[in-house]
Amino acid sequence: MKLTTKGRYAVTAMLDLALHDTHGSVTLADIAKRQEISLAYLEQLFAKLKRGRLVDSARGPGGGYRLKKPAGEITVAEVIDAVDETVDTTRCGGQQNCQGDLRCLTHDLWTELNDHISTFLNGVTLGDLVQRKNVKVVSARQEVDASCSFKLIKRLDKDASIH
Amino acid sequence: MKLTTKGRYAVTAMLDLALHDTHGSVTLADIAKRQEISLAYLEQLFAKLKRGRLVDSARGPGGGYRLKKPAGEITVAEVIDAVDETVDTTRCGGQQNCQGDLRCLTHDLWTELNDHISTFLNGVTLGDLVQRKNVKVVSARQEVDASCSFKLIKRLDKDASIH
DNA sequence: ATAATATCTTACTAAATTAGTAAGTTAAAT
DNA sequence: ATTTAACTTACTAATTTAGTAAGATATTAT
Repeated sequence: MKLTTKGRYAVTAMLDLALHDTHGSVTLADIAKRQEISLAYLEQLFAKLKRGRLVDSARGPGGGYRLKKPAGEITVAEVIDAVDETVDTTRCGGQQNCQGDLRCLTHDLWTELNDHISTFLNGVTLGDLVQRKNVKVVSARQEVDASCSFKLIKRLDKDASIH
Repeated sequence: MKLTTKGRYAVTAMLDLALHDTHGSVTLADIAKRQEISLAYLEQLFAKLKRGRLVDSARGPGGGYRLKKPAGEITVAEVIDAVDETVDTTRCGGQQNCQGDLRCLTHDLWTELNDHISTFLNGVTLGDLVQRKNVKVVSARQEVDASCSFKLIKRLDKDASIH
């Protein structure tokens, strides 16, 4: 199994999109700033998300990305899948050729684990996440950070305490 | 998260041990043959399993490894943990510093996923696995493969069908 | 004693993957 | 015409993986 930054960034960026596309298209530059993810890296991820038919895009000024479906109809599993992260814990990818051309001793155990993980990730939509209190709290903090340059404030704070 | 060959091999080897240590110590050479895992690699894994107090060892002829506890008291989670595979899907390792020094937008989602995976892996013991029919079937096949050199038989079979 | 067995330990390595960077091209709006 | 922002491809440093290699140490059998 692998669930790395790629998949986590994809879900985080899509959730940011779900939180903000109510007012129109959202640019990757904005998502990059709020979520502190490299813009160039996001571009690569959104190329895959578009291929996976999870987002629509518009070029030029005023352009950006929007969700292709309602947030309540996009599952976390779909997003991870779209960026090629297989949340598969078997060695053989379910092919049953983990020992030579046959099943290894623990094949079924990993298959069961896969089922559990899939059930969970398929059961959570971006719409669900948007409703959560802790998501709202973090999102509100990010708005402030991104618009007022919280880091600058922190630096000024620090300077003030020195002088 | 990472669950790779290291963790899978560890669980597979421990299950092999659970299946065979009823007759005394089991050598890594035997496990290596049955499970088709590199002996030198197994030695490294068992060094960690011993440090994790999951196995006992005896050197010299007639020596080998045995489970330190009854199979029913060793969970799959413990085994994976012993070989340093953290089945953790957060970026911060639960530290809540995934965005600067604060939580990222999806922190709680990954924490929940962790809980699901942990619950599953903590709920399955080597004793449970030994009882399973599919494990018994694969184990029986491996006995034949290892003792009679099934590959040789297959090759003879193939030759026979050619001539 | 000595030979064989099997654990134990450390150091090294080829290949793959990750998490990007870099440098541009294309399309749309002002 | 200029700016904006998506799109595309190629490259890369660092890390991790899945081992290999080479020996040291302890135990048993002859």
